[in-house]
Amino acid sequence: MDKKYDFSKTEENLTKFWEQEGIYHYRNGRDRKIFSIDTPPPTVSGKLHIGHVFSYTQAEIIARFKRMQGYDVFYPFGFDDNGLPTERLVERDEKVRANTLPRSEFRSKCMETIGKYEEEFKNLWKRLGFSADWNLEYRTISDLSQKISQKSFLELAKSGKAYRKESPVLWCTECRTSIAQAELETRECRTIFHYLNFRTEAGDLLIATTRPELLAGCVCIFVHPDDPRYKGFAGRKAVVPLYDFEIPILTDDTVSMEKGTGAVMCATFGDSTDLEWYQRHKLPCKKIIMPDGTIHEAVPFIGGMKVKAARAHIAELLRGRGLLVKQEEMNHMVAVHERCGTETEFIPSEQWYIDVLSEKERFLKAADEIRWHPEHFKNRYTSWVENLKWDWCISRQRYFGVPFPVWYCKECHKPIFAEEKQLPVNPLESRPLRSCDCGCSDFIPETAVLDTWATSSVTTLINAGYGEENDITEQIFPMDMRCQAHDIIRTWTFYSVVKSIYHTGKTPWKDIMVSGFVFAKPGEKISKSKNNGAGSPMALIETHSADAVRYWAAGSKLGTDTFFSEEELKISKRFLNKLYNAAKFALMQLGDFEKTSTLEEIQLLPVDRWILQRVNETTIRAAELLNEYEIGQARHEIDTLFWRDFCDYYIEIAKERLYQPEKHGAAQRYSGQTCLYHSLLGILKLYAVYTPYITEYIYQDFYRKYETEISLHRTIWEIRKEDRLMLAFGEHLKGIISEVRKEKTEKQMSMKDTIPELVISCPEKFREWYRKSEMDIKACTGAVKILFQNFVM
RNA sequence: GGAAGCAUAGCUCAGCUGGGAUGAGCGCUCGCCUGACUAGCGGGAGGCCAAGGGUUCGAGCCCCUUUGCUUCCACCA
Repeated sequence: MDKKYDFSKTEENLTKFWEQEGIYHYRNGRDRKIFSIDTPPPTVSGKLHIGHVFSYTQAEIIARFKRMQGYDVFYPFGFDDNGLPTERLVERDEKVRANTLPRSEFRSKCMETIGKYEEEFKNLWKRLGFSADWNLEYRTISDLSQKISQKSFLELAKSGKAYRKESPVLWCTECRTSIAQAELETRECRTIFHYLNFRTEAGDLLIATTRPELLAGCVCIFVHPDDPRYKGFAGRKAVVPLYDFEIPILTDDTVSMEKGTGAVMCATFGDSTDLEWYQRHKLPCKKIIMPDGTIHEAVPFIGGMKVKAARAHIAELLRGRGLLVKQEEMNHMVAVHERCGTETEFIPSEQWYIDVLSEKERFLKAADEIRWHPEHFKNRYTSWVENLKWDWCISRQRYFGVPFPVWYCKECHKPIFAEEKQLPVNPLESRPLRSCDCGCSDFIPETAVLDTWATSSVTTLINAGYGEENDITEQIFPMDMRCQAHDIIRTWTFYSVVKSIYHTGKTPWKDIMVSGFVFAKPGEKISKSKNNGAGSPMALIETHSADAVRYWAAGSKLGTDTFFSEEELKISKRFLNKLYNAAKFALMQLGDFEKTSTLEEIQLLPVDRWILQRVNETTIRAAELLNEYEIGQARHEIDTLFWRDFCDYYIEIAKERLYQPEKHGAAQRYSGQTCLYHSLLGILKLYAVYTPYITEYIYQDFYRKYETEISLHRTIWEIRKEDRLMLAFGEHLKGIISEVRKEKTEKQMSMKDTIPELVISCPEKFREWYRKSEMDIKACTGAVKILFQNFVM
């Protein structure tokens, strides 16, 4: 081993070595039990940041752990590279607008861009030492993914779970597409409350509204049935100011008497409450806002203007005509589109939906069937499902996505679905294989594409090759583990459950591992635009090593958010240095080691047996914790074993025996060598899941010539029979040594100074072991003479 | 407005099903260059475990209340 560890060269070489040797290849469950992992295909919407590294690494550690527990780990990686997020990336990077280019040209720009990003993503994962099998790589835009996604849609359409309807839908006027509830974000903004009088037979009715531009779309006024102020108004007509048409005054229980004036105008559509009232009271619909965010041409005063400009203009008009009683500034929360921050509208249009509302109970029950780690994230899921208001709108009026395998008959407008053998199909480029039932054979292709989640929610089916020739659904379904961060519970988790229940009747996975988020500081998520992500992950790796970054990522409790600062990596580097040096010491002592047969503990000296028992104990404990996905706690256990017991105690005790066989005896030295060999190997195996590079380096440098496996990462964590008494002996012995060290420190002595006499109070049960350890203790403490003072505990 | 999480040493956090806070790392401080490691080793100081109440022989841990922080959801009249 070199004096200093050159991580840069080592990590690069080992990445290649693992790839060449196919160390992490999935073996199709031929000879081992399968452990399958459903990993998020990262959305290709920008660069990866430290938050991704944090979350993905935590899951990757589990993959390595399971592999070293003897599982054949099915661990496919992919990219979610279609849909709106990707389109927005391309529009940003290429400085184009999708709607101004021919569809095919935009699509090819997309393909080009995602290729670049995916290469970068993959390099990062590889550089981090991810033990994925890249033969299983997938993309959601690939033909196979499109085929399975379309098949999923066709199956759902067939069973009636996917349906098309004309209805007001959540709409983003910036992206010019329908969106789903899950894509909403709330944002606080400053608005003006406009107070205006509506003329009625019972006198003026004062109403407060934030959206005066919708006056033309006003369909009625609501008051609470019990509101004493408006008893005389309900049931009468009111005249809309400025536009002078009559609307009814109705009552509804959901009207809040405290908000505004307690009387509220209902327009189509100002907000989700308007939509509720519209549906409950079967109100007429007046189309005011167009899909591009302008006011309908036919609306007087403001036709053709953008919403915000129209609002200001109407306010001016009202003021000018003395119709504005007063204005009040206020803060309120508005629903915006998460991708662009634009305030959303409800726009009547025909869209495809997946029925989720009628099966809420089933989706809630599914949550009970999945083991959540940590458990409380189940709450997020259940509260989301319980509060869902609308079915999942899956059609997007966009370009780069999986097309709907649907045409519509030109005559009767009935949808004609593609046949399975046509898939994947683009209805813009192909025709249905048969004519419509009405006899017509002229078709209009569906131009919308599927919500990107409609495809990524079937990653389990894509990986299983659902319905394909080599379908392994039976083999891997439900998958053992889903890992992800908590920000996509309402989307990826929920939609995956929906699809899995509909297609297989089962939950998609047994366990879900939810990791936390990395914040730059409280309340500030790391984002590319804010440039607060502490440098690119790749730069961090190049400066500090992949092992250091991984060690950091494994340090926190599962599911908890954390803050990142580069300072944290110092702790990692300190550890890596320590491990390297400890190994250097051990291998120096093992230069002439002859490994005979298997480990026969009983012939070893007590101290040697103790540290081997400590390694064993820690292996058992760490496995328990990792089985619960507690990577941070497991690492802590291993750290204590390695740093405290192995380095600070064991090596210090055994050192002289190893250096001076003439004093301690050759057999005693051999005992120490045997122990060093096995305890260090045991420790390397434990750390292999966290810091795969440095551990593999040490394995290759030394162990490979003795062991059968060509890589440390192919070895298994071995468990021996526990010897609790020996563990207790070790603790007792540590206590003695600690006392001596304390004494020397207080007297400002050097640790190697001798002491004339050491008196040990030795419990009867440890007597024999202490006797056999006399030389070790003398060596470690510098005691010239040891007296045992026996007493019964 | 609803829900969840967190509140332990100056800082960042561990503390499993209730049983002595020898808690960890950093920082501070005092010593030691111990034939792997000064990016080290050995000591020390520093905590009425957010506040209050309850259950219990016993509470950092369980229950209730309060406060503060964070996150998620709802909230466009």
